[in-house]
Amino acid sequence: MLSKRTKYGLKALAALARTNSRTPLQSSTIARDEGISVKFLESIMLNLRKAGYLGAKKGKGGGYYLMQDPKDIPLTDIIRLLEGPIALVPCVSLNYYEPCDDCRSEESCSIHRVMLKVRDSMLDVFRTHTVADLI
Amino acid sequence: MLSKRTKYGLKALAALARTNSRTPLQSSTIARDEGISVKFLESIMLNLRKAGYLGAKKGKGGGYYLMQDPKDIPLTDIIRLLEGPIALVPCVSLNYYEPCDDCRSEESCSIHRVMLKVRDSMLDVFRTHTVADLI
DNA sequence: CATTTAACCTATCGACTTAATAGGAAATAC
DNA sequence: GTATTTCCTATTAAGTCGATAGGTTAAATG
Repeated sequence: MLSKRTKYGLKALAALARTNSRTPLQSSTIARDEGISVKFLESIMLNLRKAGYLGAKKGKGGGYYLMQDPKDIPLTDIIRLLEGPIALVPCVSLNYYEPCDDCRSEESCSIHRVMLKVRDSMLDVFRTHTVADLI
Repeated sequence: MLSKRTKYGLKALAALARTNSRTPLQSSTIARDEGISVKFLESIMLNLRKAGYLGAKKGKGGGYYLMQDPKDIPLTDIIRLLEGPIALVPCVSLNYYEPCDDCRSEESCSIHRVMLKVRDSMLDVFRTHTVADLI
């Protein structure tokens, strides 16, 4: 299950991608439109901005705007940023690899191979879809 | 990420599938071999037995054994039993459907369509692989 | 029949995570 | 200089998860 953090982040990006106007969108209006806690969304937006996906403008008429074309933001990037590993087991994660503490070796682990396949099939979807596909 | 409950359950099933002998396997030996807490594994085995995947025999020489051919146990079944929904969002789950509390409608939800694709691609792997593939 | 073995059952606990909340500081527009 | 909006830190309530404890029940064995 995806965390609400990730879910909200994706929805916020989609909202920003939908408004192709130049004026920034405020986190409070996004929160209202999407049914998200304002403060919680704020922290997510901050996260996305620090990672370079969003720009921000303070004060009246301020808000957030996309720094890149939605087509150029694959979902893998956002999910890895907000959610963490995509893999179902740490030992098959590309970006968050960790050895499993219960396995003596990965070759002897019975679920390793299948989990690799699952990871690849999930990656296939997340890599080939971008924020633009959320519109 | 898969819960340890599911992970351990799959590994235990794999261990049972590997021993094609008629003598049952005890949860304590599986726990030792796989590096799992004995008591925790016990509760998982009980779960698998009640669902009909395992048979159990008490007393000396007792233990657990598979009730079906490993080839006939798709991983979807085990994961749904031990983990719950496979989908990343409740509103695209086949067996554990729930409407998302933040979405006003599923058509208007920006991530709905992509999450459907992810679910299908995960299901594709889990449905076409069985416990026999874990050996 | 007594003893051992291993499954079965219930309850509880500590650690961790998550989503949300609170309260303000810093910057910008007017 | 006032209103607005982002930015930052801290805290908390609730929930989950893995593990542990302490037994009861059923079966095999001598």
